Formats: sequence, C-alpha cells, structure tokens
Amino acid sequence: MTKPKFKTNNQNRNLAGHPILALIDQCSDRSQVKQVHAQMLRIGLFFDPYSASRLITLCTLSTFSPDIEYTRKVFDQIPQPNLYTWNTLIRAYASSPNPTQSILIFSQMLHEFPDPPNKFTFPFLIKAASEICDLRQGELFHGMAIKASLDSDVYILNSLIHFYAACGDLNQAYKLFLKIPKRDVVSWNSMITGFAQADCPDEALELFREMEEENMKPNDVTMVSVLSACSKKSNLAFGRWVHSYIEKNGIEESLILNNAILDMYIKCGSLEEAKRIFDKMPERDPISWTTMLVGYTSFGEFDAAHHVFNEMPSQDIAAWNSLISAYEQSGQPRQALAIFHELQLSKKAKPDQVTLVSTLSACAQLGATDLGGWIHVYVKKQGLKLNCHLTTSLIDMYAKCGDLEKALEVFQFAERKDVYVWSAMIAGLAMHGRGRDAIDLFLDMQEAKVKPNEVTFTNVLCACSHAGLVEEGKLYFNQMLPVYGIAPQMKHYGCMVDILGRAGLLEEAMELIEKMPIVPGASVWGALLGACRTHGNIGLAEQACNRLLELEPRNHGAYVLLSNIYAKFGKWDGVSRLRKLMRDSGIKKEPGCSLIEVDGVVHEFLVGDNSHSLSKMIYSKLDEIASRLKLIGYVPNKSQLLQDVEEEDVKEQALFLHSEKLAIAYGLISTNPPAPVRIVKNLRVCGDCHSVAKLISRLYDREILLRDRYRFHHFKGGHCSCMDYW
DNA sequence: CTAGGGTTAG
Repeated sequence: MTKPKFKTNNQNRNLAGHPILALIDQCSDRSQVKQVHAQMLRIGLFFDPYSASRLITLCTLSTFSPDIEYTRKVFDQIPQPNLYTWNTLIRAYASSPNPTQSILIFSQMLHEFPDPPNKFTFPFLIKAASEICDLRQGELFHGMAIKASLDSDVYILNSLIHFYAACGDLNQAYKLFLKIPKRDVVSWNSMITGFAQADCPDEALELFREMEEENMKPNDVTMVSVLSACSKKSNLAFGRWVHSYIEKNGIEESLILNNAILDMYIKCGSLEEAKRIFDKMPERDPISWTTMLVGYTSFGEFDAAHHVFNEMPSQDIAAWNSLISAYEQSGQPRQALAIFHELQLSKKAKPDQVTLVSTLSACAQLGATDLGGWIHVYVKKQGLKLNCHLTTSLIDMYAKCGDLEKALEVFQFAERKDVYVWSAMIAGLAMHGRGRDAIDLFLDMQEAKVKPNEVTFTNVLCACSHAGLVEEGKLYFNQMLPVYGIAPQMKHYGCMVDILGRAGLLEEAMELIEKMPIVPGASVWGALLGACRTHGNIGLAEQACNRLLELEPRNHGAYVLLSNIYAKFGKWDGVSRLRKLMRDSGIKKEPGCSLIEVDGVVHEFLVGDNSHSLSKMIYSKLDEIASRLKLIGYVPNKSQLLQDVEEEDVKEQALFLHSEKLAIAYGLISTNPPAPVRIVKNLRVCGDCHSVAKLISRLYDREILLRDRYRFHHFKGGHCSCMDYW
C-alpha cells in the first residue's frame, strides 16, 4: 500500500527531544500508549520519523505484544517512514508470534522504499528466519547480505550463527564462527548456545574452554549456556565448579542466571543445593518456581511438588504441564489425567500443545480412547496448530488405543511430517503386526527425504520381528551403519536377536551376540531367553538367564521366563528351585493388570480381582463363558499357570481369574457390538488367555482388541492377527 | 541491531 505524502515539517526535528517522549518509557498499559499516541498526533510529533519509531518500539514491548495489529496501524499512519522506521517494524514482527510477517514487511519495503536494507535490517530478518526455522529463507538473506557487502558485520554474522544453529545446521554455524575475523562475546555465546541446545554439551564446554584460552571474558549469558550444557551432562562435580567459577569471576548475577543454576543442580541430581539457591534468590519468577516443582517430581516427591505448585504466586500453563508430564512420565497416567481434569475445571490456564501432548501420552498408556478422541476434537475446535509433537502424540495415542485407521488418517493429513511423526506411524503399524506396511512406510519416508534416526530403526526392526520378516530385518540392520551412518545400539541388537530367535535361528542369534561390538546388555539376553522359550531350548535358556541375572539380579521377568520353559518340559524340580530362589531374594513377579475404558472411565483389574462394583455380574459372566467353552472342547493350558511362580495352589480356577479374562467379561457386559472390546494389559498376554480370547471372539461374535506389553492382538472369528506368533 | 532460564512426541 502507498502512504499519504505529507511534507515533513522541519520543526519536527526539534521535537525529537520533546518531553512527551520521556512519557513513552513510563507507559504500562495499552490505554496509556494510546494517550501518548494521541498527544503525538496532536502536536505533530508523530510525523517525526524518530519519535514515531519510538512509539512503534513501545507498542512491541512484551506486555503489549498481543497488540501487534495496533503497531501495524501506527506504522501505516506514518507518512514517510524512513529506513529506521521500517527496521523497527521488521524487528517488532521478528519477535512476535508471527515472524513470517516480518519477512512480508521486508518485501513490501523493497517495493515501496528506495533505499536498500542496511546492516540493521539483516539481523532482524535473520532472526525471523530462525524463529520459523526456514533454512531457505535465511540462506537467501545471507546471500543478500553478501551482495550488499555486509557479510563481515559482526552483528549479522552472529545472527547467522544463531540462525544456522537453530535450523540444525551446526556445521555451517561453526564454519561462520571460524571465519569471523574479530569475534566478540556474542559470537562465542551464540556458538556455545547453539551446541548446548543441539544436545552437543561436550562441544559447548570445549568451546567455553577455548574461549578462556583466548582470554575472551565470559558474561552471564555465556554462563547460562555453559550451565545448560552441564545439566545435559548430569555432571554434578563439573556443575559445582561452574557455579563457583561464576562467583569467583564476578559474573553479574541475574534472575535468568540463577534459574539456570537452579536447573543445573536439579538436573545433576542435587535437590539440596537447588533448594539452598532457591531460598536465597533475591527475585523469583514462574520459571524459578517451576524448576523447583520439576525438581521435586524428578525425585518422586509429588507431595512436595504439589506444595510448590500451590505456593507459587501464579500457576501458568507451563507449571500445570510440568505436573501432568511428571505423572505421565513416571508411569502414573491416571494422576496425569486427574491434573488435566483439574486444570479444565479451574480454568486458570488454557491448555496448550504441550498440555495435550502429555495428556495424549497418558491416554495412550491407559488405552483411554474416549478422552484421546475428545482431545483430538478439542485441538480442532480450539484451532490449535498441529505441530509435529502433537501429530506424533495423536498418532501414538490412536495406535496404542487400537484405532490404527484413525492413526493413519492423522498421519495422512499432517501438514508437516518430521522423523518423529514418521517413526510413530511405523511403530503403530509394527505393533499391529503390519510389518510389510511398516517397511513400505519406511521407504516412503526416504522418498520424502526425511532422514531416519535410531528410533526409526528400532521401530522398523520391531515391525520385522512382529511380522516374522527375517530377511528384511537383516537387510535393514546391516544397512544401518554403512548406509545411514547410525551405529546399532543395544536396543537394535535386542530387536535383531528377537527376529532371529523367533524364527528359530537360535545359533545365528547367539553368533550375533558374540560378535557384538558393545557388551551385550539385559535386553539382548532377554530377547534370547524369550526365543528359547518359544523354541524350547533349555540349555541356551539357562545360559541366557544366568547372563541376564548377572546384569540385573532382580529381573523377575528372567525367573518367570525360565520357569515357563522348565514347566513346558515338565522339569518341576527346576520350577521349584527358581521359586525358592525368588522367595529367598524377595523378588516378586510384577502383578498382571488389565485396563478397559467404558464410557470414558478406565477400569482396572488385577488377577482374581473382586473390587469392581459389578464384580458379581463379572464372575457369573465368567462362569457362563467357562461352560460354553467346555462345550466346544476347550482344555485349559495349565503350563501357563506356572508363569506365576508365586502361586502355591495350582488350580484350573486360578487360570480363569487372570486379569485379561476379567476385563473381557466386563467388556462383554458393559459394551455393545459392533464396538470391539478393548483391553490393555501391562504384561505379555498368557497363552491360555490368548486361546480363550480367540474362542470368545467366535462364540460371542465379538471383536476383541488386546494390547499387551509388546503388541496388539485383534481377535476376530476365532483367529488372532498375530497368527499365534508373538 | 546479534546470544540466555522452566513444561512436549518415538
């Protein structure tokens, strides 16, 4: 748009130091800004470009920032904006919620304004490009700066370092850093921060060392990033050294720096020292409080965390999120949902993407389909942006709740798909036994030029394992290092042993373990042990179990698996020896537990549970099922009973009280077809329950979706999607 | 004009 062409009054230049400008700095809300604006218009001060820019800057201060539209209107009224004014507006948008606007303003300026951008314009533009992580856009600005011979300006170079690092191109950032003839402290800080934030704490600390060597004096900003690198390394001794360095070298104290020190002590595991710092901080903000809150949750002290939460002067959404996330991450999804519920009722803060990501994860853990679906609707209704985090969580939630179609739908319509989104979808297909589709998706992902990471490979190998794709598994495993540059880690070896072991290639699995360049861990021996059970190899099983127990003496799973194998071969002396061992060392089997969501409420069943309000009905349903099964010749698979070596009285009845059977019975009572009965079990489903679920799906003509610790089972018409191979 | 702290996904 074109501006009205007023002649700028010469007098205005004298007005630049007008007392009303002093008022600008004292404005604390919008109405005061408007008053100043009006006064400036009245006395003509507004038409002085410098004064108008001061007003624009004021409009963009953080407390007024939601009002960027107002800023824009002010700008549009300026008759002849000069370069300074344009720059001010570009800066305002660069740090606004909509940085793209800053680039649009810039192109408008190129059209309407005769002078080329100057050395002040570029740092703002480059910041905008960093904010939106637009690598191509930033490279364009970089090129323009070179053409304008501004590429030796240290401000522009520092902005570029930050930009390349923020976009993930650390190499380019470092190249520029090395090329700067006279680095200032900001150059060092930008590079150190770049490394610290990109999860390269060693590089960050090394650079800090070099900085010292070159006698460049660090400031408070430097130390914040150095502390952040310490936190990532969880190295308490070094963290303490940095803390004392700050005190000895007279680094200026600031709220941000104190918060970083707090965070360092928390992440390095010293709640005590964090508390001491917190107590003597001269000033605290919500970040200080939230850091302490997270500190308590990370030590499992949830009561103390709630206390901090209640004590803090105001609970912003990040504080709520910390609580929700802490519960979700510590395997307490029900508590996470309870906090989410409380947040909704209190209406004290508005759930954001982070809230929903954590809540969706809690839903995924519980198989809480109804709430999960509700959140999806909420996201749409609120017009919240589906970022990659949220997309990933939605896919994961739908997949883990058994609704693979919905997961695929979310995936298909996702605007942006990063490696996490792709990996989550591959994992979803894998857990539903659709190995071929998972591999196809892995290939599509590469067509889309998204680089797989180590998690992608875990999921691909997992898909091969669940679908019995031995050759494919070997192929991708062998390609990892040479083709993708990802060294196989323990979990990849675990998957590979699983793939080979399930296929009965026990010797090959053993060979792989012997040739491993890293010391085989518990997961690898566990996978071998599992394979030995499937294929009944007692000798190898004992070996694997011993190795596993050397590493994890309290791994109850190992005892249970070996005991299963003994039972399968009728080696009762072995079974009772193991049972005694477990009793003597006080190791208990993790209790089996099944969940089922009905009308948005998650019900939990343990073995032989009669705490449910409809317990009587559930048990009579079980009796009915039992007699109908007997009629069609079902014989209980008693060897499975020994899975629970704690059980003294081996009775047929006990087998029928497994938690998944109770949950299925309740599902049959309380839900109606065609909806499937959806169950989530914390352990691997037992063989007898698996056969019973198949029979029920036929007898009652009812689909059953059972998620166990490792994968999904779709029971339908007497068959299971896992093809009895799990 | 450039750099910094708490909450998120596999």
